[in-house]
Formats: sequence, structure tokens, C-alpha cells
Amino acid sequence: MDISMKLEQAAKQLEALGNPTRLKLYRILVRAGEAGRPVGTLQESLGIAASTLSHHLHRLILTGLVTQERQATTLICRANYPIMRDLIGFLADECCADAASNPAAGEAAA
Amino acid sequence: MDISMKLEQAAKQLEALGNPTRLKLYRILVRAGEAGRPVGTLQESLGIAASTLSHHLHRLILTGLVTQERQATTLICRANYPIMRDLIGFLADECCADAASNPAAGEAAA
DNA sequence: AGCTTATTTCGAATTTCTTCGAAATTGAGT
DNA sequence: ACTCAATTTCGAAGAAATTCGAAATAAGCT
Repeated sequence: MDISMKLEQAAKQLEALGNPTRLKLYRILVRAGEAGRPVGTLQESLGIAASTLSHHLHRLILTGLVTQERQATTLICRANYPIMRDLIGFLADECCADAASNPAAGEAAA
Repeated sequence: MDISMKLEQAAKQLEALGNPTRLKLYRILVRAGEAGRPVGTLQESLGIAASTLSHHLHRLILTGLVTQERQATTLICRANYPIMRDLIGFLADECCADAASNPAAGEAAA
């Protein structure tokens, strides 16, 4: 996967997290751990309309940051940790000072 | 600073980075290091209208991720590393599995 | 089959983002 | 003062995001 594709993907994931409601939502899911959380309890925690929550969940799912699993009538949502770790890795490797202080392979002179 | 404020700030910064053009822009600035980059060369690298670039730069500056310094007629832009490190720290501490695997102070049971 | 609960999809209104070109600004040189 | 170069601000158009309520779907229970 080349840098351009990685960057596009990272941008989509950052955009998904770059909304207060979705970031709160994602944080709740991370803290819920393996057990995850049903959509209904997320709605109570966040205090927004069910359709609005569904929309935000969909955005997070599209980027891979969240997964859903059906348990009878309720849908359990979980944070997808490896995706977040990859994203943090991208930021640290490509967009952080420590990585950039030695950009031997890059186009340093412009 | 409480978690709610931190979260709002993180969301704004993530939103700022969650656009392909701005993420490319930020990455270029990180790789430029201390020397930074004049706006003009950024425009050439990105191939967008000057006014569009100015708009995106403004968004990054508002969140603190980028700073500008005047040198005669040209403006030098630089990535603000500590801000990015704080953001990555927030994600790692509040939104990553390792931190969440021991959420003793949180609301684990839902 | 019909009912209840849980969640999504649809439709619509409002707001915000993205992009550009034209015009204004800023700073230096003549 | 005039001009040139670099950049921002303004104004506008089209695209996308956010939010909600109402209606549709999905899954199980009686």
C-alpha cells in the first residue's frame, strides 16, 4: 500500500473521529472493551435521536473503526482496536516530528 | 482541563487533519522540519488555488497544529509538533485498547 | 399470524465545507 | 509614490454533513 492510499484512508478515519459526537461514541466503545455496547445504551449515554446515532455509527463502521454483531434483536457495537493502532502508527510515522527529524528517504529539499 | 474539553479540542484537531488536502499539507510541513515551508511552495506541491490553500492553512492554524512566521513578503509555515504529540497522546490514553483494558475509574458495566 | 422491541432507512431542513476567481492587503525594492 | 511579489479576504456556487421524526425492517415471543 503506497503512501497516497494510506493517507487517503487515514484522512477518512480522522474525519470520522473528528466530530465530537462520534469521538465520544468511539471513546465509550473503547472503554466498553470486548463486551461492547448495544446501540440502545449508546443512545441513552449520548442523548441523541436513534436515527442520528445510527448515522454516526455507520460512518465509524465505514472506516473500519467500529464493528457490529447481532445478538437477537440488539446490535452490539465494538471498537476495532487494530484499526486505531494503525491510525496512530500512521500519525506517528508520517506526521510526527520524531519520524520527520530523519526524513532521509523523503524530498527534504523543495 | 477536564475530559470533555480535551475531547472537544481533540475532535477539532482530528477534523482539521481529516481532509486529504490538509493531511497532505500537514505531512509536508512535518517533513520540512524546523525550516518550514513558504506558502508559495506549498501551493506548487499541492496544485490548488492560492485562496484554497490559504483557507486550509487557516483551519490548521486555528487548531494550533500549524504556525506561521513572516519573513519579508513570504510567510513560513511550520508544523507545531507538541500539539500533534498531545493529540496522539489523547488518542492513545483515551481511545486506545491498551488504556481501556483497565478502565477501573470508568463505567464498565452498562 | 400478530405483537413488541431494537435499529435502520428515508425524506427533508439547516448548516457547514470546499473550491475558485477577483479584489484587497502586506512588505520590500526603485 | 509606484510597482512587484506573496498572501489573504471576499463573494459565490455546489457538495456534503448534521439532525430529526416518521416509516420500514429485523428478530424473537405468544
